[in-house]
Amino acid sequence: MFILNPQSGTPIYRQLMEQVRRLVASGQLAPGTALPSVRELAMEHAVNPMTISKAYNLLEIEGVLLRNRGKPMTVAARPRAQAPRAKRLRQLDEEVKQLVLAAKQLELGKKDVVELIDEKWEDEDGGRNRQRTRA
Amino acid sequence: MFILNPQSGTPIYRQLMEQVRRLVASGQLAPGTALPSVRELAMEHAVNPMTISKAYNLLEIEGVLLRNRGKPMTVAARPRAQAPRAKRLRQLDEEVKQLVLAAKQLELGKKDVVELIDEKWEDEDGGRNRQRTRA
Amino acid sequence: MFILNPQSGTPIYRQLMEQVRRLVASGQLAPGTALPSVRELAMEHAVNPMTISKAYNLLEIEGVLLRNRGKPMTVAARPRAQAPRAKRLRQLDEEVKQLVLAAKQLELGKKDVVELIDEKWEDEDGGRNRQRTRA
Amino acid sequence: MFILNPQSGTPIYRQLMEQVRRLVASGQLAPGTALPSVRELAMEHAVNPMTISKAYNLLEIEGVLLRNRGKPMTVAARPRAQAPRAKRLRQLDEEVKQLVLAAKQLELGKKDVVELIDEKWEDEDGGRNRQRTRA
DNA sequence: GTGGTCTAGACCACA
DNA sequence: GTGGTCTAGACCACA
Repeated sequence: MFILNPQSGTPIYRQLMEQVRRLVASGQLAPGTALPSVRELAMEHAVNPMTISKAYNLLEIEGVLLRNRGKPMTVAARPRAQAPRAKRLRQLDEEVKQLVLAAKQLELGKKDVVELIDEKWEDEDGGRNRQRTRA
Repeated sequence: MFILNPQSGTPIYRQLMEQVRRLVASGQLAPGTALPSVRELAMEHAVNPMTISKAYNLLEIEGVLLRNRGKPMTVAARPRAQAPRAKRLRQLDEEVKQLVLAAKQLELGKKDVVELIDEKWEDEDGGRNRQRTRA
Repeated sequence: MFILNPQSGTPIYRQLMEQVRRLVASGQLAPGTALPSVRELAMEHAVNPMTISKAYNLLEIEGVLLRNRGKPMTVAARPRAQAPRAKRLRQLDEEVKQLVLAAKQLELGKKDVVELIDEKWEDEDGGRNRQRTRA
Repeated sequence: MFILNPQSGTPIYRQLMEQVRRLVASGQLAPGTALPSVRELAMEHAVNPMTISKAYNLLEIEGVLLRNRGKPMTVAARPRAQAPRAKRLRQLDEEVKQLVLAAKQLELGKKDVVELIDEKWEDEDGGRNRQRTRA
């Protein structure tokens, strides 16, 4: 469900927060949905429970998640079905900017980038198993 | 020449290293080229000289830069004109994977992403001034 | 465990690196052994933590030490029990060369040098408390 | 006449100062003897003249050398024929201490060290051309 | 002018 | 508790 990369420069708890926010914004995590427990996630990703816990805590403070004593945390009700498209697009801005900068510095063309995206897009999990469907 | 973002999760010195590597890989920084001095870069980006110095240092250990006592550091000779396209493409992999993951989690389409790229691509400096030329 | 001399021309972080390398080469620091924490060493030698940190960092890049998030750094597994005698001898080469040069320039004899070594050898800690046992 | 190693941690000007002091202490550089010119030394060792100049200057301040307008610097008169043996021995102390520490950390024996010294001692220039005379 | 080393001290990520 | 990053600023070696 989540992809956490401890090697990446970005702190693990931030990676998790960002991904939860996105799944909530898109409605894939609907209000009321229970999240995996801290322990479960920690085990699955071989990460310290406190790291997961920190992400959940901050998301609760943000109002994205709700804490339910003795039960799993759930997605808060606030968000309507889905954040407006414009808002979700804005959440991609930073990522796109970085990618474009990287491509230009590598003297690669827009076409190269689009092809790469095309390629990754087909991957089951967002890019770990390469199983291209079409060129 | 470089774009450093202190807000980003990625440490500044790593951002700089990555960008130098890319410019060297693409041949935009040719072997023998002198890099901006530590102080110069530090001033320009309102960053501590030691932060720049750390990046340069690590790049020297990596063999990307050469130290010249009392004179500016230069790009090492090793790399031929330009790294092969395949290798440069691979350097974009991680960025693309992240972007695709983000888009999917936001339930945005490939088309949305490509449009955003299109948009950022036109920006003068890799993404700071928005001056769209065409849709 | 380590002897750091801030007066010496050699940067402190390099002195530390050299000593760690030697203890690892000799097997006195076995693979898996935890090193003293950055803060501990810094306190003990009245040195800035960043100085110690820099040495540890570079040793990690060299592959001598391993970083364990949130836990002390450890000696990497790579080296077998002990580096071969020949290799360890080669690590003394530079030191010996310098000493011989110094002795010759002072017009002292090989015998003088050997006596001095004999003398320092008996010292508990490698040369700080003079407690000669025999001539 | 001098051996300067830019790689060594020790600053070049200090290496030079130390060697001049030793040759003077031993009487190999007698009072009145002219030293090589700054330029000459700089050329020979591929080093910036200012570096040599700095060493000479500091040695003049120390009273070891004399400046002679328009003519080469010379060894000052102060020192008698040769510094007393005890004093010269003390000048080796630091070097010996370092060597003994290194040997112990490498788990090498006093005998190993003495053999190495024996070996280097035969070398013409203090250790660059290996021309052993005897084991 | 160049880069290198070090300090004192703040704050962060992770266990 | 562990190490990592960064700052502001001093001083050094070398060109």
